[in-house]
Amino acid sequence: MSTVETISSNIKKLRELKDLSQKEVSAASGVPQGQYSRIENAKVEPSISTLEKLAAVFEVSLSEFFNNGPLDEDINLSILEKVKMIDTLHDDEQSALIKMIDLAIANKKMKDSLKAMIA
Amino acid sequence: MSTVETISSNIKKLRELKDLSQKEVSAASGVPQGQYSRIENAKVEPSISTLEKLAAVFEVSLSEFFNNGPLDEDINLSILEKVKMIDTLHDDEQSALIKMIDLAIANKKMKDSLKAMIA
DNA sequence: ACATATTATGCACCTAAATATATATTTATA
DNA sequence: TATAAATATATATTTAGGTGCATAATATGT
Repeated sequence: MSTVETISSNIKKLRELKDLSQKEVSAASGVPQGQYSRIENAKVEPSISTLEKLAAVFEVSLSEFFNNGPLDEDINLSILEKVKMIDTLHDDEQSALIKMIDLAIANKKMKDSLKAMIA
Repeated sequence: MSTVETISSNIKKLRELKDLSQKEVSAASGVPQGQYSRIENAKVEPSISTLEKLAAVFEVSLSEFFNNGPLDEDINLSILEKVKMIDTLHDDEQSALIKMIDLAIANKKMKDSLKAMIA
């Protein structure tokens, strides 16, 4: 599922959820009905500003349009997200992880300085 | 903070997190350096396809670019610095650590969902 | 079946992003 | 400070979304 398809799918779902016609969405958002139809059918790659208008009508945040599934998988978590998740862990689990990270880092630093001394 | 400003801010943070130059991001993504600079400075409203190329380089989902809430700013900075250091580790140490992190996260999610089922 | 509402599509025009290229400007470093 | 690296800006051209308008094509209801 491409990104434009994901967007179109989410937008269509939101419109049906609110039980609105394309014409109504058009009137409320300012996006012409024809253009809105093209967006729902993934015929175009909508601009950010257009998506903003629609997000306002559907009362959701922009990022809602890009989510494909109900919940994301851990495999694709970014480093930032991982850090956020680590923050939610209990103290004992968290400190255990941090100790391991510190250990690995300290280990690398030692190796690096050894290399530097040799060179 | 406008949407383009949010995007530019997030993208800049991600690039610095990965310690990449604009030229490197450009080479890896195919987005010309000049255009990338305009995006980081919110001089343009980037297209979805451009954002996709950058998301691939930064290894994040598209929606990461739109998040501007307190969630992203509440990141524990010390942990963030540590996780950034993971990137400098050798592959074997790195993957071992990441596996442990993912495991801890998965473990917590399981606990949380169990709690939710009980309640 | 008919009339109507809804949605999809076609077309001309406008605008802005994307690109290629070059260059200016700022920042880092020997 | 001089030099190089990194970042910002300039111009011209290409490409594609947005708009307005009209009109098919397709539901929906009486």
